[in-house]
Amino acid sequence: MSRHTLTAVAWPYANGPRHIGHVAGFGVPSDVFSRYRRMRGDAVLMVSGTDEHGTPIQVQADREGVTARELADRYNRVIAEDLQGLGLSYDLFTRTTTRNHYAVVQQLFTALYENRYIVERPQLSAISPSTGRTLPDRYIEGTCPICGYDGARGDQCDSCGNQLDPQDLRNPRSRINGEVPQFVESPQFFLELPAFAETLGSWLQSRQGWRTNVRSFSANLLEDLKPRAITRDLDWGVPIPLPEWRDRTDKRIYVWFDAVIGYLSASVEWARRTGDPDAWRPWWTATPEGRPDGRYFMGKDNVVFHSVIWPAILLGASGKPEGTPGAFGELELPTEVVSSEFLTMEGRKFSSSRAVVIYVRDVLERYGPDPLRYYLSIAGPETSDTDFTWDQFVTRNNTELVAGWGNLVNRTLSLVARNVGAVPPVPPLEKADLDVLAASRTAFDAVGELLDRSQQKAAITEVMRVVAEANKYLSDQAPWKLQDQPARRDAVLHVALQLVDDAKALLTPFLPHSSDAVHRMLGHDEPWSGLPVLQEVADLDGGPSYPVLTGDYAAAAAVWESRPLRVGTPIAAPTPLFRKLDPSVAEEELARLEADQ
RNA sequence: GGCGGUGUAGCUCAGCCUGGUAGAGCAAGCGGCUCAUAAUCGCUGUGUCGCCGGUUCAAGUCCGGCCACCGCUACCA
Repeated sequence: MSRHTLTAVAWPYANGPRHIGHVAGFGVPSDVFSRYRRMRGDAVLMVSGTDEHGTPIQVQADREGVTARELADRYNRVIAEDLQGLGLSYDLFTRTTTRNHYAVVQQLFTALYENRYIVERPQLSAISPSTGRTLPDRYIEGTCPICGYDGARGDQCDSCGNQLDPQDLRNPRSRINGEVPQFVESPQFFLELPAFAETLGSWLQSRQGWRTNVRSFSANLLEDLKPRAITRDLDWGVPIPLPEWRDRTDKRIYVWFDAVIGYLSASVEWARRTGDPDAWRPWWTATPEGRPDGRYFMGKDNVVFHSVIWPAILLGASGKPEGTPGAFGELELPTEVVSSEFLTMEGRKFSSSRAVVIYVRDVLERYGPDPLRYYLSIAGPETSDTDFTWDQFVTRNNTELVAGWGNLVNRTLSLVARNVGAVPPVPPLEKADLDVLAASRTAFDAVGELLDRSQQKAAITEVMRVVAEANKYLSDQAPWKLQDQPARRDAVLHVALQLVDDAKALLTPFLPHSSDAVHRMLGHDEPWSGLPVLQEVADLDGGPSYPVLTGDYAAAAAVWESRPLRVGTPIAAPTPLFRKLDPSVAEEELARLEADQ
């Protein structure tokens, strides 16, 4: 029985196309991990979708004169296309507006409610008089009661730094339309986070190998847990599944509670689409064979939801620390919360509204997916904020991807095509051959261990070192000088081809598109790395149809080991794997950024 | 304000948990090679490891203080 790896990828908010900072945080790292684990033979389930509820989408929809649903429909599709273009291998990328998601959210709510981890009590909150909707603190501004600053927000004064309650602001007004909010007391449902403090604390302490910033940040959060309202006065969201609330349109479950439940609902949706509605269970519950390995990928702004709130929901719905398990049984907590830091952009913070932004689709259109995946893998914000510059992008593309890896493939296949025309026979090997082959073979263990420990930058750096050793081997052996010793020349070419084949496999999690191309150049016909497809599907429960990302990754041939070459396979002259970029590209992109501002 | 993070070679970053005379890639210089998208291979690194102080035989690494920048602060998600 193979290990069940759940790759739970943060749900992008459906309010615009994705920029490269988004995919640096959740996208590429989660896909690298999933591809690696599939190559190892794990049963991987990688799920996500667009997060479509909440005030920002409603506000933006109002501004554009469309419904929230229409806005969500638009960006769900845009985002799915962005992620498909990057080659992110979701088993299911869905959305939070499916009827299946609503049902799963309501079932978890019910389980928590029955275990008394969700309770109803009155709360004073701000309401927009014109719409009757909850006005979040951050959408309220006014004069700070402490320092007199006039631009204070409802939750905090930017001038004096004090935390505020919006009802304390003088002259409060809505940032959306300027109207004066009403403060009314209204019943809301609260998640009793303090009840989980002890259980969460011991769980967190038992976690091994988390990045230190995630761990210390999470531990700190547990120091001061408060009950948290999970409903709002809104009509855009999942209805509250209690008799007196179910049919009311003025109060809904709020977005952050439903969004994290997407991991489970997407798994359930995936299972239902396979025809076995229980197929999700091995990724969520312990079995006699063992426990699932659940890895959650996100940017650092999302840590609180994954290391505190989502585990609390899982515990409470499983009847822990007290109670009875709900409809889904006893659900496993995350094995690791893998959080990335932030990518900055030419020294500034990404900001769509200020046009400090590079959209994924633009990069894909101009440069293709693998150069971006390479850059984000080797220079991404893994444990600290990292600056993206176009100059670095062009340089790394040209000196590492093109001149390092692309050139190794090109020079090797050119030599083989010209001198042999096929994979040469297995030769008698000399010490230099054996050494370099052994180093390449053992790289699978070393790189794999780094990937298991979420050290992806170190992992791809190690692979590039193997590539450099292969280039050195070719230069040292100089097969082009061995025309009078054809047997030795072919031996070197056989070894070099094996090194290229190994490197192709090692790079597959990072560069699935070009690894697939190399696989074909080496004479194979079957697909090597599986790629996602965008499909229009019917809602399982009668709702409107929608696009999903999915794929048949089991059909891909990729494996995480050195495989002997098939002697005699014809090898044709290669075409370049990657495109070298002119240095003017960096200047053009910078000019484009300036022009947009 | 609170919490967390970051500050190491011209650039982008490792190293700090588990102290022992500073690392990688790129850039730059010199030399070799010519199979390869002028790609590749070898050689070359005198950095006050942000600042001040402390612990220690020994500190980039531990402790205290300070400065700068960034993030979160849970009703943006």
